[in-house]
Amino acid sequence: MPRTKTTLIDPDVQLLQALAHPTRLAILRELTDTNEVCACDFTSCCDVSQPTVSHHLKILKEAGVIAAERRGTWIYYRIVPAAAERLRALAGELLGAPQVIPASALMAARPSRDARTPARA
Amino acid sequence: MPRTKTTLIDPDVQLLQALAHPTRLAILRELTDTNEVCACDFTSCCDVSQPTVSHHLKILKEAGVIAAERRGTWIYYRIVPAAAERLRALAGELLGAPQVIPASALMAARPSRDARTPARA
DNA sequence: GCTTAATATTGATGCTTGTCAATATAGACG
DNA sequence: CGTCTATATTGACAAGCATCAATATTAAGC
Repeated sequence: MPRTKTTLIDPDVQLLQALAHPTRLAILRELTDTNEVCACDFTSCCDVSQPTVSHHLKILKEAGVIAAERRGTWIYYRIVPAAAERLRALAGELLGAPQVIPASALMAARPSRDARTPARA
Repeated sequence: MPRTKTTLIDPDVQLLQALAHPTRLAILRELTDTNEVCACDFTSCCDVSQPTVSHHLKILKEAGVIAAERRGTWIYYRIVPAAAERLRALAGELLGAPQVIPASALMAARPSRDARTPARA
């Protein structure tokens, strides 16, 4: 499967992908510090050109991580608080599995799933 | 900057990138449900070939998200609990910015950063 | 040691992404 | 309305990534 456009459909993947880039992480860290940042300021902090900053801001905005507000000539960006909750929820859902291991899983010493399909001939 | 290999150096980015893929997310969800899964089981759940599963498992392992344990012929994977903490910490650090907005930032109606460098001629 | 089964690695290929230069759009202000 | 400044969009290109087929490795069991 050539991995169509599923990526853009799953909002969890979209959120994670939006965060999974050094420049965008730098943008977010800048926003964390300053709470509100004019778009023109990211060019200096991130060492990329203006169109690139604009591109990354768009990705973050489309993923619901940041929000934009125009004030005069400038556009200010800030972090959307709900994004933090989504990330925390993901951490809980995915990685916060209960630490109790059912004994059956340990004793089996064999895949406990089904009739052990040969996986692939 | 051609985005050298910074990606692989920043562990935060590495963690996020490891999670930011539909197949790998599916693998993790499977692990969340079953707690421990034999590698051969992912082929059926994720609709990709065996080498691809192996590849994704490697990425997750290198990012510290999962751990492998060999038991006889099979290799079992489980989630590393610390990964959840790292993700939660990231959520707090990045997106859990204090909600109080300093009045100065609102009144300025101009970037409050420095002498408003022209950003780029 | 040979065979069999599970997992990993290699190599090749197409898709996606990040980047910038050039250009377009939008608002401010005279 | 025309000019100036900030931001967005387009287009092109390079680099990275996901995928699979083929092959290698590793362990089990005879």
